[in-house]
Amino acid sequence: MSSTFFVLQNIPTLHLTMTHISEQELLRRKKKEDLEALGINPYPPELFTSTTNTHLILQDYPNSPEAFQNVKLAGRIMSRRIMGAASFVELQDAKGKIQLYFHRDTLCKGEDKTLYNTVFKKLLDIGDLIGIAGYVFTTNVGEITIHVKALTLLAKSLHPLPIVKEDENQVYDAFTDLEQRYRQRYVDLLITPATRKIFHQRTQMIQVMRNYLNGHGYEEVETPILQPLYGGASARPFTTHHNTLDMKLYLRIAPELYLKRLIVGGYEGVYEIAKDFRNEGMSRFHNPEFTMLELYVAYKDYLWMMDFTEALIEHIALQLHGTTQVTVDEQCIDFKRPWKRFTMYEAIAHYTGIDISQMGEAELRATAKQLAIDIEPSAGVGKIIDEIFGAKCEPHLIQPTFITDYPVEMSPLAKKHRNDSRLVERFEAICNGKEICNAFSELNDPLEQRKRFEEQLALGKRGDTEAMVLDEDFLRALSYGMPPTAGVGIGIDRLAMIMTNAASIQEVILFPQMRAV
RNA sequence: GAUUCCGUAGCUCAGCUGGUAGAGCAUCUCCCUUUUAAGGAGAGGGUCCUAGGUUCGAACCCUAGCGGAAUCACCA
Repeated sequence: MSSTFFVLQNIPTLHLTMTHISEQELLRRKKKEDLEALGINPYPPELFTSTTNTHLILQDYPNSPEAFQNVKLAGRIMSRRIMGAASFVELQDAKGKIQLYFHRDTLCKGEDKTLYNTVFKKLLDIGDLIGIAGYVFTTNVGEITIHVKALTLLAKSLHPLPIVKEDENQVYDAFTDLEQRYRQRYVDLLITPATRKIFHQRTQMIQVMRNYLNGHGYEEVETPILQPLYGGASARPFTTHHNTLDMKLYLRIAPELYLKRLIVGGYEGVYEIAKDFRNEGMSRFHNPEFTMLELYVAYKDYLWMMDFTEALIEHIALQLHGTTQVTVDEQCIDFKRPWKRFTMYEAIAHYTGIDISQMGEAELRATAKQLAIDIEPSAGVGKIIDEIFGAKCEPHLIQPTFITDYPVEMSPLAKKHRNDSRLVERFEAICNGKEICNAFSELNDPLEQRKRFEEQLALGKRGDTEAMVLDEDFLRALSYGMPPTAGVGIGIDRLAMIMTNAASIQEVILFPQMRAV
């Protein structure tokens, strides 16, 4: 006994405890047994083939009723109204809901009314999955309904489902507890149409993106998530361990360095829709794992990439919404090209009235103080400029705007600006006050890259936990020669938030990270 | 990590100044042949997040913890 406990304690489980079983659950278990006693398998193995779906019926029945005289459909019971020998049920499938009409003598042709009186009325519940066959008609009050002639139980539900009701104007008893919605997303998806819509739109957004990139001849690849060295971003990684190799591994923080290796290897356009992992704070804009599109195109520069990104995102908005205008937090955001473009210096001058372009570190520090921005003593020129921008400019940038030409210290993987060696050829797109993408003319000088890595190592030695590490193999790849290349990273979750008007990143991630309970 | 707010039935929520735990929907029973968020009538259902404390008495006040949300910090 005690050894059993010992073993169990070492197995990570979300719920080891035998949770309290409610009266309603006990009743459903009893109903399941009663069904079995009647010879009905509550979890039958056979397939069930539908001939149509709820959406097609509602859409096409009015024009061609003859096509719907013999339909088969599977779905979940979402509500029941039983009135003696006649009953109405709402059936939900992946495409929507439709009303079913059951009548005792239609369902049970002979003398034996067990299927209706016992199975349907007593032993089925809201939440059960059923298959039906019947014909479509319109009720006296004008609702398109299926008159059910045959009924099969496909799976018994043992846990009561929250009941959400709605009319044209209102939703009643909506399932609103955010914790429950995220932890039990399966319930949320079943009963909250807005949730289904968000995730369908997210899927659609990624499909549109992929089609657009494929249409340009760019190739989708997969690069390692488990990496012996992490790189491509400034962030703290997750670590793990491989038993056979007895080796420390990192979960990637970005696919960047591997995708550039592929450019060296001869790919001229390559992208990955990558899950990245960063061991940092969580908030309504940050989940520990998130999705990033990274795209690299050979023989291009950041100015070309700006045009491409603008066109891609405009295209996404058009495909999702039929217009370039998207409503976010009551505001209308218009992705129609061309977007505004500011250099970082111009943006700061515009929003603070101060021209910092010629300032040295001491003067920048004084300016930050004057603007009431806290700057850490360890911060260098680049960091101070970034802080000023973040505090004074970013929140004002609601309409999509490109910010270009960042300080070199902030961008160890970007090529120096063709006209100003203090800057790099980099842009970010800011939308609704948040960064949605980040792009450079990629640094392809292997010796310069080594120097930048060494500067990062020095930062790391000084205690910067997000400083990059030196990747010798990446430098070796660069030294074979990488064509001039433009690269961009687009935060898929952030973009999905904007495209679906979601208030938090948790709303656009099916299973956001939560604390263990 | 800091601050503020929240945690009551399957779901949505009331619960006043500390005095027997409440409603609607869902569930159950009975009635009922086309209903429209909910057909009618009746009934059952609670670890008031957890553990302490104060008090004659705690869902309510205090302390600690757990979980969540918002704002801030870090970051994308």
